[in-house]
Amino acid sequence: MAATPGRRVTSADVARQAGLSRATVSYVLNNTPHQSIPEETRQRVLTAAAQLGYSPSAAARALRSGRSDVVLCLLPDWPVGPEVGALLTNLSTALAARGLTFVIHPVIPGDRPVAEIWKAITPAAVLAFEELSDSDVAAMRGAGVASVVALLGSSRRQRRELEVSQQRVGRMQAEHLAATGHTRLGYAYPDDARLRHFAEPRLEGVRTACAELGLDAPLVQVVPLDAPDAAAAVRRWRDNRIGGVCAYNDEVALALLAGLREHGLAAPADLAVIGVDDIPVARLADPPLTTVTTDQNAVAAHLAATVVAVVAGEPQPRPPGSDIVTVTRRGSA
Amino acid sequence: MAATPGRRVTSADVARQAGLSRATVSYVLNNTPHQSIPEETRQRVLTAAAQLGYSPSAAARALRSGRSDVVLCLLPDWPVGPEVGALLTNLSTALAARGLTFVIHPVIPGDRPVAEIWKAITPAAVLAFEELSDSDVAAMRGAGVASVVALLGSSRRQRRELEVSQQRVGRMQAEHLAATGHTRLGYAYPDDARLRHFAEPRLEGVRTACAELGLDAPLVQVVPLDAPDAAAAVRRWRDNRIGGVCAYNDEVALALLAGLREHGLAAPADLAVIGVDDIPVARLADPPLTTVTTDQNAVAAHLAATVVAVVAGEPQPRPPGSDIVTVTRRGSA
DNA sequence: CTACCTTACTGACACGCGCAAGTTACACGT
DNA sequence: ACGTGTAACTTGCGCGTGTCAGTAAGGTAG
Repeated sequence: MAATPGRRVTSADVARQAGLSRATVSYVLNNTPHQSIPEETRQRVLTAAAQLGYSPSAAARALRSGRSDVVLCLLPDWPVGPEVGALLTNLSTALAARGLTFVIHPVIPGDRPVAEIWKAITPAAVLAFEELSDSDVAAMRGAGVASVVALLGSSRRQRRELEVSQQRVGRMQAEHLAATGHTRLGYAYPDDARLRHFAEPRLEGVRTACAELGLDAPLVQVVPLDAPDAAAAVRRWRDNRIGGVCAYNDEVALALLAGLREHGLAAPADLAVIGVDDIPVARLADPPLTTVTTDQNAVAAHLAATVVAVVAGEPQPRPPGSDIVTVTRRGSA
Repeated sequence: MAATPGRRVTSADVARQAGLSRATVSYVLNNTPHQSIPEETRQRVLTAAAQLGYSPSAAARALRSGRSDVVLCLLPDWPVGPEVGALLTNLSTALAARGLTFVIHPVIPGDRPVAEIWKAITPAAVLAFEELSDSDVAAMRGAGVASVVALLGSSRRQRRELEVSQQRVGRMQAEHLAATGHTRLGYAYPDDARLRHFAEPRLEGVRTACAELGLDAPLVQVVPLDAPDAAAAVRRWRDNRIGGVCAYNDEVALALLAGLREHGLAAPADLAVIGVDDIPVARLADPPLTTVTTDQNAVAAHLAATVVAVVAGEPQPRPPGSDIVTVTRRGSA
């Protein structure tokens, strides 16, 4: 390790040290094909680089090649649970295996516009959870960002990769409750407005499942994460002779269990409850929570494949099958 | 918006459109001081840039200036809860207010080395949760990364910004249990090895608090997130006449409540339980969970100030006071 | 009329890199 | 002896910026 005098170590330094030209150094370090380099020279370059602690400048490389190998993920300020965390982790490994660097940036509504962000990164692709405005998309195209993938959203313009699997989640919930003998269903909608993008497709899934099974449409109620409020919702459902409720997620489901408890009632006898996500505390509840899980690994793999295809300009792969969503049956439904 | 023929819009295009030189365009767009530019010319540049949808190349800018305005956060594959999520979100806004772009990269042990990551980004600073190896730090210095901030870790070499506030958390737990009349305490250590970096300082805080209060050292047990296992732990504590337990976090605390339930017992009468984090479901538990909360906003502000100071080469600010950690008293302790 | 300052610009360089094209030196075939 | 081919290199360009060092025009002082 050389004593660095403040200056950055460049490939020119390595070349000088090895007594070669900069081009040769570049060829060796990048394993450029169709170049014949004797083993001795190669070693000379490698040791020189190691000695000086050389590492190429990402900026220069990006400038020269016109595109970086960074994939930028714009993450809204959702109360992110371990499932989204797992998805992002899996996505990172999946993209890393394909030579792409995955990077996340939180997007906060009041903050500076998203434009500022990708300008400072110049990513190869952008993965947006929320939908982007048309002007943003146009600007990104102009700035050389290869492409954009939206995951959820209301418009029909952008392809929404996660939408169908979210619908599938709602569908599984309804089907499980129907299979256990319930004919009148409720839906517990989250209180947090930021979760709308997830909640809508899930509710949509429940609705279509009910329609297909010949059941009445679900009775939807907003359920805050608070025992008394949840108790009020429980009362109304029971007044309407609702036997089973699909909760937006496990937290809402746990609120319902607390609401039942306030009335001195319990799932599943008085009201069957099914959640989503299988968070760690789900199995610790009283009764243990029945819930729907998604194989985040499979989702991540598909998302990674989509990004890679989009960057390479190839057609996008088919979405994963419906078998990635499964019911974990415990005590509450 | 001009119809872009694939090519990137550069400042040269803007200059041509405005009938000026590239230098003048640069001066206008960067508000370079000590340059006299008449208002009319300035407007000419601005409208041309807007018309063409010009946005400067981050890569070129970084190459020229030698440093980017990106702060890279290396996030280990911890099961990240909403608290860490909130911390990251707050950090992002705090840094954005200071002109820095905050970006997160998940670090997975088996994956490629961290070196690959910052090479692809060239950040101005790196914020590492886990400790970095000395060779990594040296390499980063050499590559022009201004500096490094470690948050947690075992060595004494790097400053650990979060360490003290984590100790403070454990301290508050112990003090609350002592204040409610418990003299023999237990500590519920998490099962997940990845949480060690958080668990150690918290336990350390409990230990020192016990010592200062003249109590016996806490009886430490690993508690998996599973009712039967938790029940076994509960039994052992009660056999040792332990009256109150500090849980690593709310999830572990909820496991203890489930363990008590298996014995037909309940908090706080049979065993007082106090958690950490105040996750949403904490208030929904039976009994509602008493827990310790940290003001993530204040922590984020301090971290942001530290990063800014480090990038600017100024002395680091003082850590926040101990008042950022508070007890939320509910039913369980 | 000359000397000098200010205004409003422009020309040119360097940042570090990848890669196309060019240059030796030497072996081989005829 | 002469072209041809290949191994092992090197020279040089341009990616898009920010900025230093000019420079021509116009005004003002002496």
